[in-house]
Amino acid sequence: MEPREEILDIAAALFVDGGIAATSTRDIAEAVGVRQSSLYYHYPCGKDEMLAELLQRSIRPTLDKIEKIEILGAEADTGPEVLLYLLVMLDVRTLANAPRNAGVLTRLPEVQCKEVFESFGAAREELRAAYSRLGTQVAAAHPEVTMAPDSDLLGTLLLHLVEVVIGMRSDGHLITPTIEAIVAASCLRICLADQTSIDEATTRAADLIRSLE
Amino acid sequence: MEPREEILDIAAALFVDGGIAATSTRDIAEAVGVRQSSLYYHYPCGKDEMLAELLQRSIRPTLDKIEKIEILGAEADTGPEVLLYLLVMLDVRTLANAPRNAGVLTRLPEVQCKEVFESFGAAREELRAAYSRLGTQVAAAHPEVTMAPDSDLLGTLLLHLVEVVIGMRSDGHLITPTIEAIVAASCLRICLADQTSIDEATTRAADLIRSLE
DNA sequence: ATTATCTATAGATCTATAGATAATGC
DNA sequence: ATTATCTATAGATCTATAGATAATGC
Repeated sequence: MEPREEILDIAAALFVDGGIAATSTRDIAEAVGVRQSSLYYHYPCGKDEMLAELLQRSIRPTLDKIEKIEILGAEADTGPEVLLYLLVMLDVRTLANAPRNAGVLTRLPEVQCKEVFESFGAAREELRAAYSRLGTQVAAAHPEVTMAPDSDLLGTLLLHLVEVVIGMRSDGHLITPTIEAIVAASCLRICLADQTSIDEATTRAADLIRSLE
Repeated sequence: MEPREEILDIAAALFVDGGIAATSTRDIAEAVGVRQSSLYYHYPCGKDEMLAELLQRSIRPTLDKIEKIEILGAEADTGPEVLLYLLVMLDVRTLANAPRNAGVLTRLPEVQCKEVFESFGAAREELRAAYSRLGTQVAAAHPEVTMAPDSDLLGTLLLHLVEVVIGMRSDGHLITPTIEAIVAASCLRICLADQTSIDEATTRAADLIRSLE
């Protein structure tokens, strides 16, 4: 691994299980096996720069897939249930495979308040909007109950429901296909989808996912 | 408010939106309007002591209610669906009403790794066990699909699903009765409960909740 | 000449303690 | 006498920069 990459990986590990502010540049350097000051050669802005990079990596893959999914959606025979199911699956997998469970970082207070990370905030907002759009479409197809009373409750709820896997990884659980399916189905249920359309979406999504990865 | 209490409240606010290690004792003291060293009169062990107190308060109310719920369960006519629904409702409400959204603290890396907080870890474990017990009972009553393949996946999943409300509060959402109901119903659905039993549990729980609060 | 490290360090914190001070309650 | 604050500070960090050194590539 190149040094810049190795530093990032070790920083991720330390940030995730000790916290960002609690991890000093010296801690990182020692774990890498290098002097504290040497980190600044690779990351002139120190920890913030490492963190910004980690945050981007934790969300970019999912953002990229939103486009592909909405292209799929333009094809007439793909209902919103399938699209939402796909997005959830991909997001869960990205979080499940993120090295060192870096998704933990996105939820830390330091990230939410520092303006340095506003570009990450914008990316997250984009993801939330996608969940909101798809979720609303699914709910519209099942209008037997009224939904989405609030401004953008549905998008936020879906976003956080998917992020349950971050916490589960922290607790030592592997994110299995079973969990993936439970989370995805729960997302559809929150959008009031009935069992039939969930079953359909499950099988359709399993077919389509290969074309997206 | 007594000074010890005011310090705790302000510490909670600062910890939650800046992070624990990133908040210095001086930050807290300034916000309280007192000298940095004066904090040690009320909290001889400093930040860790404040944090320990905050963590206990965030989970104790729910733990206390577990007992009451299981007493209710001993009465023959209360099915596991109702009990689980009640536990989720109470837990959601506790998190929703925690001052300063202190539930955020429970998910911070500093808490997970420091051995100072093992008593909190034990409390959380107890809560997880209760979710596991009730969830498994619900799933057993609906055996059309096999469930709980893993060691204790179900308990962990339910725990994290409820904690979705912590993240939603962080995003600025009020936790409305609607959200409460969505979360509770989702928990039952994860345990494979069918719509009929969910509807039943919803109304029964609404009746019973007053006797528990 | 460029790349990647190192040593050394200034300057800015931050925590926790010692001991003074003042107010309150007996 | 107890309670609650204060001033002052030691000692331990922690970040980020300046400048030396050595190795590599032309």
